[in-house]
Amino acid sequence: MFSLAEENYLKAIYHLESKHKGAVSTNAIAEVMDTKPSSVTDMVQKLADKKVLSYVKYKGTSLTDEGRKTAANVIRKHRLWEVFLVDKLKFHWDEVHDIAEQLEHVHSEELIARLDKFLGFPDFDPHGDPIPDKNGNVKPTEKKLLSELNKKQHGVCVGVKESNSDFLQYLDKKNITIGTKISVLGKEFFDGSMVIQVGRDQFFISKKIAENLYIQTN
Amino acid sequence: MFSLAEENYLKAIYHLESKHKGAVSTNAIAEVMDTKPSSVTDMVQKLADKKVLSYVKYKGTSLTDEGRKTAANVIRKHRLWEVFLVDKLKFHWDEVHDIAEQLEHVHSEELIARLDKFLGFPDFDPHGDPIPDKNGNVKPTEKKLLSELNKKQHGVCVGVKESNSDFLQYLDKKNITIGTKISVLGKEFFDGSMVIQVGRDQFFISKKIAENLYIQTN
DNA sequence: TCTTAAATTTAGACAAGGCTAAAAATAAAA
DNA sequence: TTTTATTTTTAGCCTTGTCTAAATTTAAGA
Repeated sequence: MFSLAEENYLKAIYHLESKHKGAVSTNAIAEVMDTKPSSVTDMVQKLADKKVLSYVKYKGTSLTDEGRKTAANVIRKHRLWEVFLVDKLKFHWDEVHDIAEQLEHVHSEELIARLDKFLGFPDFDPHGDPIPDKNGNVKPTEKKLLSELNKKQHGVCVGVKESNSDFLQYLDKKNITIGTKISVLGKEFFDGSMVIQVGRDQFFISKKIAENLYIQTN
Repeated sequence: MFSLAEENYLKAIYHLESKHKGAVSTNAIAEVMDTKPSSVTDMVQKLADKKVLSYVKYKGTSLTDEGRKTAANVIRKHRLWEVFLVDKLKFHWDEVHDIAEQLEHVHSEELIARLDKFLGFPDFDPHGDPIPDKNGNVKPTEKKLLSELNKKQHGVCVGVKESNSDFLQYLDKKNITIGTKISVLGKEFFDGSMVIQVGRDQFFISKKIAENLYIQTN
């Protein structure tokens, strides 16, 4: 069993590894954890003792298989709770992070299994990020930006890239939410604008909007 | 904002106050918290500094209005989460305590307000205990044991007294759950057994069972 | 009332996590 | 290849919450 602090470190290192490949530096961890490098060194040494990461002085750290699995499980919980908050409690996509940050540390396998079922075994969280399975595996995702689609292609909205209140309200107005099917009817190459179909409605969207919506093509 | 440990102490003292009236002793707190009296002394002094309880050396402690409100709020969260776990995730009544014990410490007013609404503003948790409102007020409860009812009386099942697996399975078989209406058709005084009506079914129950079911009469 | 027992508090210590300041190692620049 | 700058680690200290052992207060019994 890992403490709240340990879980947060593992999660942070997991995310850093997926961005810049290679060993993760102490300073990088300190930055995302909003803490001091000296504190990171202490914790990283402790986690190395626990075999969830390998650590070479002055060289950085990388997760072991067990560490990666543990981290993925915390992320799984975080994202499932986010789905709950948005789908069931009707929070907006951009309001749920801090609450999920707390909920992700509740320990109960059974709870997460039942929550997963209750939510209909979702594959993506409200930001379009994939939800790892119980073993920590992440389905290779087909997620792309709407702006990457071409005429006649279609997919399902799985999230937003950067969410702000105005944008979310726009989506509400247009009846676009997680799971909404979107088809590209036309695309202008000189400005990247599109005409799309959502439900029975067809309308124009700017490149800026198309670049902010994640679509799963399948 | 109170720490996890502080919230647990407040909750424990709240429960102790409601049982034995008068100041709560250090040893009593240590017992229910499964900790040492010396640790209790430390914490109680800290909480007194924070004005959530009044403390007189060697004499015991009692919650201030603010402390009582804070405690009631933690209990409110605990019980709402229990309703969620049973009603939505289909846990059994006796499996939810430990999980709710963790969930109750998630900090977000908005979360609890929405959860409350999602659950349909329940008045009782799955054990039949009343759920305090946002201000910490507990409706004077009409809860009694089924065994206290007499012929021709009726009420709604709001919980169980002592739950064990066998008993919960029995209730399942008889289709008795939270919210089930139960009417007393007959009662034998020499052994306390009853004939009751549940839905369209009428059947016999022993005194032992009647003494283990909480009923809200109204 | 005097003495013993029980309850409570104080003193000192420890583990988890974090911080600051100083030392050491690595990387970059001249 | 030195010198300088950056990164990382070490050492020592702090807070929270807990514990043990010893001291103190209150309660109970003779």
